[in-house]
Amino acid sequence: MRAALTRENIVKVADNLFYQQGFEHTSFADIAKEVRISRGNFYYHFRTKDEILDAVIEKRLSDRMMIMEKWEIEGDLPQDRIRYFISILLTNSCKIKQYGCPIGTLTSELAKLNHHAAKDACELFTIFRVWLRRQFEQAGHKAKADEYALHVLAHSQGVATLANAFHDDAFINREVENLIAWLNDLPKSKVT
Amino acid sequence: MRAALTRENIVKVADNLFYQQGFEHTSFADIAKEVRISRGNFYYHFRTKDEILDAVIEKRLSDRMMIMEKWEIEGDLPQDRIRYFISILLTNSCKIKQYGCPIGTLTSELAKLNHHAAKDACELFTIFRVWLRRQFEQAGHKAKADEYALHVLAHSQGVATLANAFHDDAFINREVENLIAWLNDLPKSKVT
DNA sequence: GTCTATACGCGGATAGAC
DNA sequence: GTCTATCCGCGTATAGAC
Repeated sequence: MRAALTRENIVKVADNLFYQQGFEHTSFADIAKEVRISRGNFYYHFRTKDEILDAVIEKRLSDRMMIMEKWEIEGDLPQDRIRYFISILLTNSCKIKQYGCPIGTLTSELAKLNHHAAKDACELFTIFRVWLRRQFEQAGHKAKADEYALHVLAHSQGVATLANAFHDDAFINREVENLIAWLNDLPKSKVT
Repeated sequence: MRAALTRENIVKVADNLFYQQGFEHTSFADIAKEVRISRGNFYYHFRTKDEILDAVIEKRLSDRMMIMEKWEIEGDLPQDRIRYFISILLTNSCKIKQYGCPIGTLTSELAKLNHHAAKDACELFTIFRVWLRRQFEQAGHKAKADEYALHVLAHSQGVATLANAFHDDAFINREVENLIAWLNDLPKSKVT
């Protein structure tokens, strides 16, 4: 297999394992086993574990940006696009119940490890924050766009954390409805 | 020093280190160093790391129950008591910005480790859930007491996670105000 | 109860053959 | 590019002296 493909594969597997088991708890052996290459070969592609982490964060960033671009195209109104974001909680509910939010749990873990990549991981939150802010601005909430963006992010994070603890679908559905109701009830905007 | 005191000390130090560095990332050596006992002596008090974890969870449970009892005594109205809970975000904001919520981050970590104590850690959420539910019931929100309890828990968790990522005091203050405004705006109850 | 010494496995990382 | 062999340090855990 060509190097680029193997590398891509390693990052993909590492992405999943870091999500499911945590960064520190995932060993080279775990990744190598699932990619079906030897541990030695591994080092041809990545010299340190931190390099893999960097690549995983990079991949997550580009994955999320692609999703947001898709929402941008598919959603006519900014409100629709924000609803797409909120709906991740439903479409990914199965994984969230098992492993929590991939972004929130990674940033939490790296913060505790005092890892140099912690701030890169926070960038994952930032790109959503900026994107949501733009949606709220376009919906006419110029002054409060950033506040609203953070509110949506925070609420989603909280739902993910408790969903992980209690595995309660009814709770997730209810909170998604609450958040969408909050969105619909925002003071009327000047433009539509 | 008497054994009970040393043991108590170990649990106290472990509690802090598990919070600040994470459970897995904290080694026996870390704890022993801070307690100022040898690693060998350690095993007189706890035979495995999991035993320490159990003791830490036990301590956290009893600590939280004592806090809630205190709130129960100090707060005249159930709404006041709920506000005490929400105010943790402000009084502990400094630590939350650095390490997140002690309960949320522990349950997330243990879930990923597939650790047998994961469900014990979730009990930490449950005792708050039950306590908050009782407050909402006493405030006359019989039918929705549990929903409201989970909503408050979820919102607090989300704020803690984002506070940890962005270290933004203004955000914390704003979201605490939002949550208290939500509390005050709940449909009027039958009893006061 | 507290210590030192030590066993042992695992995870990260390297060297070098093919 | 992929492999095997190997090093090394750390972390958990044990044995046994004081």
